[in-house]
Amino acid sequence: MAVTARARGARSVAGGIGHRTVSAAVAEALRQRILSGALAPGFQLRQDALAEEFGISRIPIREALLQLEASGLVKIAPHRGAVVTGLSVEEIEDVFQLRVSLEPQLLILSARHLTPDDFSELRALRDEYSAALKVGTVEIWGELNRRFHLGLLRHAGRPRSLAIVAGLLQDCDRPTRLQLSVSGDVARADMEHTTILDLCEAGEVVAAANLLRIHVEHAGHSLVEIYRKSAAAE
Amino acid sequence: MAVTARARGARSVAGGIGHRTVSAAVAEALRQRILSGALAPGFQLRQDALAEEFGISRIPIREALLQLEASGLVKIAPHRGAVVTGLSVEEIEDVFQLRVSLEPQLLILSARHLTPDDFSELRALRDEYSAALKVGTVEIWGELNRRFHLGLLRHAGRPRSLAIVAGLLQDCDRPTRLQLSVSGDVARADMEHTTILDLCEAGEVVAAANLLRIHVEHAGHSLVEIYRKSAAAE
DNA sequence: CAGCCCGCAATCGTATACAATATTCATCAG
DNA sequence: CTGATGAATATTGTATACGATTGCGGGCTG
Repeated sequence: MAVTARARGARSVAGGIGHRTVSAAVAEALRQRILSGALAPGFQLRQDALAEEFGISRIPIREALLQLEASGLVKIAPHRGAVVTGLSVEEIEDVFQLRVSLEPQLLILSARHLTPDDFSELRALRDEYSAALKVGTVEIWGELNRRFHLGLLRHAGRPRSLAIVAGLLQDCDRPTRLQLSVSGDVARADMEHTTILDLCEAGEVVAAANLLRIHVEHAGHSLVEIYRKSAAAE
Repeated sequence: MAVTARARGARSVAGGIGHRTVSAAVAEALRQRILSGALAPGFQLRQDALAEEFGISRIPIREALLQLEASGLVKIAPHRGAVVTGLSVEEIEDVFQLRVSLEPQLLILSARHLTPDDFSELRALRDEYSAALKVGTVEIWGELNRRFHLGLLRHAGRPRSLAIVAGLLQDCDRPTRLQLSVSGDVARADMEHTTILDLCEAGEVVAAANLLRIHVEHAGHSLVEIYRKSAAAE
């Protein structure tokens, strides 16, 4: 029985090629569940249950949870297990403030080094993004947005800053999904992405950075507004 | 034999009270070794060796290594083990640029909320810092510097920013140790700390933030200079 | 002699088993 | 009826054992 369970689990978990260990595969699976909202903040992740579900032992589960804690997606309390984290309003404000502080600065460093290949890739991302919005498939929105913003800043030559921004974007992801499905700012964000691209391609680096700042500021304010309202409604 | 080994290890590792699990204790022990320079960048951490040394099994070692990877102190390659990381010159520049971008801004938010208790604590830290420099005990310098800077920014009300700055300060730690033992900027840093404190206490928030920016900028430039020289000497 | 292949040793990754800790719920004193 | 107390249970943490992957060195082939 244990054997069959393992075989099934190994196939179902490691089936997605590209993972060199089971724990990495589990981490990725859980990450997607959390980012997609399938696992809501506050949810308790029990090691036994996850192990049985994936058909593996608890060891790789534990290591996956540690990786997720590193990403800030779960919080682990000793002897009490892992809980899916959520961001408070203050933390969301902080995250967007950080993005406002960092992203425009990085764009100025990066914009001039964007190649034609980069631009075509970014335009493709924006198109995919637009299409996803029309169809209403919000699931992949965060991923596309993240890749777009990171793509813009790719050549800033500041690896640590980029890693931090990547983390910030990931943390924006879940709350922003809420914003997009509620507010009408979707089209605006799309247009702003396009304009930023155009400005970069035209060499208007400072203008692009300014618009990026406004873009992030607006997203932050709008999101905080929604959070405040939904909190007041409860 | 296994029992005696475990008893010895359990005492030697968990002896430092305040750790709820063995893996956390190991993580802390390894962190100190890395930050103190006892484990140089590039050093391979073998799980078996560490397990035997601490007198425990490999499982908590693995989990400790994962925690360290989250802090950026080691890099884990699947099936190839963990290696102590070092910062390239570009990364060091990036880290200091980030500190320049973030710390003054946070100080402006935090300075007005510093209480008399905070000031006395910060002064105590500065005194301890000065004393450590005179005696030449460089080991604890990084820790004191980190606590001083974080103490200044404590009341900024931006938890995520503070966590990031804490990480940046930790990553500065090892390289800065080098700077302090080489250059003569020790006294300057000490004086700047004092002046920043005075300005904050006098309510000269903007001036304090400016000095903090200069303080960090200078430390960064000086450190990069030293790195460039030592790299050229090789 | 150079380059490739295979087998071996070292090391890591995972499963299973046991120990330690936290939580729950029944019990009881106040 | 409320709050505290303690055993039972559930869950996590760690040890041991086994399987898988990587890297290396000897031997073979061209």
